[in-house]
This record gives sequence, C-alpha cells and structure tokens, in this order.
Amino acid sequence: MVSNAPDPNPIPDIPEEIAGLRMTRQRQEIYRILIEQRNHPTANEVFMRAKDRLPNISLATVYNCLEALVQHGIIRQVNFERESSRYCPNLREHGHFHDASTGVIHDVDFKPGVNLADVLDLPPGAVIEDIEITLRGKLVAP
Amino acid sequence: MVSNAPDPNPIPDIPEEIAGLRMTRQRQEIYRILIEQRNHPTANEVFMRAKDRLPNISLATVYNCLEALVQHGIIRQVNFERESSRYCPNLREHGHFHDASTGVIHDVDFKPGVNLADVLDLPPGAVIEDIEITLRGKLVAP
DNA sequence: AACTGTAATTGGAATAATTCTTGATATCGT
DNA sequence: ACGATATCAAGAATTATTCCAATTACAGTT
Ligand SMILES: [Mn+2]
Ligand SMILES: [Mn+2]
Ligand SMILES: [Zn+2]
Ligand SMILES: [Zn+2]
Repeated sequence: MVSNAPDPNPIPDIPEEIAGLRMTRQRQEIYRILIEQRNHPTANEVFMRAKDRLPNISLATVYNCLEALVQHGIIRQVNFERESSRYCPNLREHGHFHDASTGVIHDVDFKPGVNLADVLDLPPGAVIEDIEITLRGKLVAP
Repeated sequence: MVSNAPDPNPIPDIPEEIAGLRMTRQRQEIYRILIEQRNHPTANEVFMRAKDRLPNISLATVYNCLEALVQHGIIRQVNFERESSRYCPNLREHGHFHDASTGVIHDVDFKPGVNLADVLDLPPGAVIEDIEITLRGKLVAP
C-alpha cells in the first residue's frame, strides 16, 4: 500500500543551471542523491550511490562535482574532526549534532532571533563570514 | 632593559605527571612550546620548534605526545576545515575565530551565563559531550 | 648497581582522503 | 558542422597522519 499523504520533504525539480553552474548529468545525479537522502554522506558514499545510475562515473568526478556544488553555494561541506568530509544540501544557517552512539548526524537550527555576537566574546572588529558549529554527544530517552 | 612588570601570562612549572600522564622530556618540551607561544601551531610547527631543544625528536613522537596530551585533557586539538590539526593549551570551553586575511587564530570565549541549549534547537534528549565552534572572517578597524 | 618488565621514542613504511594531470568527451556559440 | 571551452575519467601524486619494528628510557625490584 502506498501512502497518499503529501510528501513532507519533496524533492524539487533540478534545473539546467543553478547559481550559474551548468547542471551536467553527473552534477544533477549527485545533487539528487544529497537531497533524496539527507544523511550527510561522504564523497565515497555518494560515489557508491551514484554508480547505480551512472555506472561509469569516477570518484574524481564525484569530488569535482561536490566541489563545484559547494563553490556555487548549492550544497555545504561539513567536517567532523579529521574524518572524511560530508555533504549537506541544507542551506539554512545550521550546525550539526553528531550522535556518537548511532553515528547519526542531526541538523541543528539556531533558535529564532539569536545573534552569535550576543553569545560569544568576539575579538573587536570581527566580521564573521562563516560559522561552523559541531556538537558531539548522545541521545537519551526523553 | 628588562621589564619588571609581572608576567601577565606566566608559564607554570611543568610537573612530573599531569592527569596520570608521565611527563617525559619530549612531552614536557611539547607542552612548554604550546603554552609559551599560544598561536595554535600544527604538529609540524611544533616539531620544528621542538628540534631546537631536542635535536633527535621525531615527527612521530610529536604526534604521539600531542595525542597523549589531548587524550589526558591537558591540551585540545583544533581542526579548521581540512587543514592540518592545530593544538591549543587553553582548557576553558572556547571557540576559535580564524582571521582569513592574516591567518591568525583567536580564542573566543562564551559570554558568561550562556547556555547553548538556549540558542540552538537541539534534537530532544541530546546530551552534549563536546562542542566545536569555528568562525572564519576578517578583522576590520574598529 | 645490575636486572627486568613496561612504556616511550625513533625512523621509515604504510594508509587514506583528496588533489592533480592528462587525454578523451561533451557541450556551447557561431 | 566547427572550433573553443568545459567537463569527465583513470590513474598518479600529494600530504597529513598512523602504523610497525627495533631501540632506548624508565620504574621498580633484587
Ligand atoms: Mn553516511
Ligand atoms: Mn602557526
Ligand atoms: Zn547539515
Ligand atoms: Zn584555542
């Protein structure tokens, strides 16, 4: 039986071009993988999934495409410690909570109206261009 | 002429043992380098400075010592994007502001009384064990 | 002080993620 | 269709870090 409830997280059509970047078959496929399964995969995980539809794609191309998408602000690159980079299509300003017991990575939004400068003792004259907030811990029964 | 003002950032004597870790000559020297020049050096930068006093030290030993110090909570390891790890003797809970024009890394304290859960929309039941806050930007004339 | 078991250090090899290089393909504008 | 340009693929190169095996240092103990 197939649910007929509206998809709460619909996948948008992928246009020919995003933010001035030509959306080739490979870039489309990689972007689609990221928005279909938002679990912050590594380049190698994306590579394995991409081969289902593009059997000849190379890992170098996956890296090239991910980098192009990151450079054009279409996806974000996320780093945890020294592990492989992971990739995230959520363009809202957000951080990440890494559940150490399950390995699952959760997106963490800022509460509305918070300003980092209210919370952090920034050096005078600091103009922030990029924020990276990473939390590690576990989820306990609520 | 030598100032006789009290050193605002005195270097403590390094004991034989810290937090259960035997402080060997190499570990002492590496720890001393970190507290003497708090500019978040990489392992290789620590290596180069350590050779002044320990000409036979190896890079593997620098990595070993840094890891031992990190594991025992004596220093912290700091990562920026995919760059080499850097090391920090500041044990206060703090983040980092990376000035992209100069490359200088500034420690950033939390303002007093701030609770991350007030600012972030954490998943229910999240217990935070570690926080990493990294900001990139530039310093403008104030 | 010599002895012994354990931990630490060293130098070099190995690893792994990522980047680079180069030649083949695909796409775009004319 | 043609030439210019962008992208892709395969494999080599790079680089930070870790691993390994052999030596050395250390902390007790005799
Ligand atoms: Mn994954
Ligand atoms: Mn430095
Ligand atoms: Zn995310
Ligand atoms: Zn620091």
